[in-house]
Amino acid sequence: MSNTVNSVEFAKALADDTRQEIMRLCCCEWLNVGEIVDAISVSQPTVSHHLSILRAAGLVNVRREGKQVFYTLNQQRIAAGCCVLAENYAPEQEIIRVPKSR
Amino acid sequence: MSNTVNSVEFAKALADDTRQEIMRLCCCEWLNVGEIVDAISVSQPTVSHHLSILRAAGLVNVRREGKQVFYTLNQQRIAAGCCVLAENYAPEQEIIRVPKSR
DNA sequence: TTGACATATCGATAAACTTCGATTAGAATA
DNA sequence: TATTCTAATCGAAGTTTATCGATATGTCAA
Repeated sequence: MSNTVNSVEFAKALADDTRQEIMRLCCCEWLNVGEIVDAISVSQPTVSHHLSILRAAGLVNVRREGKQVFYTLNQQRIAAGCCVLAENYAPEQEIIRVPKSR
Repeated sequence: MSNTVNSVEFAKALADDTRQEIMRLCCCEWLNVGEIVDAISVSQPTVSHHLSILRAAGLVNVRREGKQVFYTLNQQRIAAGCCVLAENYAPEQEIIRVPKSR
């Protein structure tokens, strides 16, 4: 993945139901692949496939622990992507954010 | 289009190079279809197709003037979409925006 | 090193998407 | 009303994508 956010690549990475479901699951915690598979209704290869897309887009952090591989969402990268979209396509809009969640 | 932003639908609408090029063109001004066609390297039916997707997602405002149909980006809707993404997938991120452009 | 377990990759299939040329529909004008 | 112009729709072709079962890879434990 490149260091800067490409707005089309960013949108493509988000443009799938299953992928956003995975993102929701590992948004605020580290989950291994098996835990993600157990939480949703698609096969393990499909989960791995989607994780690889998120990884290529730089949207997840990855950590191996023994046999298991843990993923969590890279919120900073997500925020950067949202920023780029807003800057490009809503430049005249005042504020698009929102306080920190509790 | 629904009134609330669906984050997958939003991302899908943005997940194409040609579509984002069209969005860039009519971000801050009204352009008719012919003007958009002249500005990019795809056919008129293709432009109409992409405009219909943006329209279905509520991302453009439309106005007919005689034979011509003018489009401009709905920046408010774009901003709302970015907000939803940030709220869902970067909830712990402090600020993702950025003052109004000059 | 062998076996068991977790995840990634492969290959195939089906569905979705992009694009175009041809045609249709709608609006103004002669 | 007939013609012209603009944009939308149709139908087809080609490409990309999502999904799965089967298999390979990598890691630990016996």
